Amino acid sequence: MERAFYERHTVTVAQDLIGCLLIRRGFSGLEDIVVRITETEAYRGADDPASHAHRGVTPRNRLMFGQAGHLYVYLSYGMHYCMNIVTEGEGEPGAVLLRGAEVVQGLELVRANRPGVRDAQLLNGPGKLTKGLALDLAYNGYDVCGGFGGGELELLPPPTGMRPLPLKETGRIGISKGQAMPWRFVEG
DNA sequence: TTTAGGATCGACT
DNA sequence: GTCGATCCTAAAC
Repeated sequence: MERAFYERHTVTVAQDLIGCLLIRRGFSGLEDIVVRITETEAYRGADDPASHAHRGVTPRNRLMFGQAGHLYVYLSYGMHYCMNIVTEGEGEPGAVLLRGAEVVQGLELVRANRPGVRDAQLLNGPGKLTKGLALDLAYNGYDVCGGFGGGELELLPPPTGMRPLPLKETGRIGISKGQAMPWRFVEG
C-alpha cells in the first residue's frame, strides 16, 4: 500500500488495517509468510495519555514523529517486541500497534518460530505476532513503503470481495491511562 | 546514579 | 483467575 494510506488520522488507519495482508519475506530458500491483520490499536500524541509520544520526543519514540509508513518497534515488559506502523504527517506523532493476525501462508515457518504453541494462539497478541514473524529491534525504522514489491515487509489491501469487514471497537488493552478511548479494533 | 513501572506472555491453580 | 519473569526507558534525585 502507498504511503498516503498511512498519512492519515491514526484511528482511521487502525480501522483500515484490519483485513490487510502483511507479507514477511527474507527467509532465504523458504516461502514467504503471509498473515491477515485481525486486531489493531491506535496511539496518538499529546491528546493520548496512553501513547509513548504523549510527552514529546524521546530517543525511543522518535520514529512516531517521523514519516508515515515506517515501523516503530520497541521492547515491552523487558521481553516482548511490539510492532507499530507510523501514521500522520511528519512531525505529527501517531502509530498503529499490530496486536493480532491469522496465518494465510507459511504456517510451518510460523510454527517453527513459536514452538509448542497451538495454531490458534500463534499470532493472537502483539508479542506473539513479532515472535511468529521473527521481527525484533533490527526492524525499528523499516520503511514498509520502500520495497517496491520486493522488500522484507510489505502490506497489501484486503483481497477484493472480503469487504466490508465487521469491526468491533473497544478500549485498548494493558494501559493505565486513556482506556476510555475506543481505539482498539478487532475483526468480528 | 537510582528507581519505578510498563501498549505482555505463559505457566500454574 | 492469578502471578512471576525480566530489563529497558525516562524522570527524579
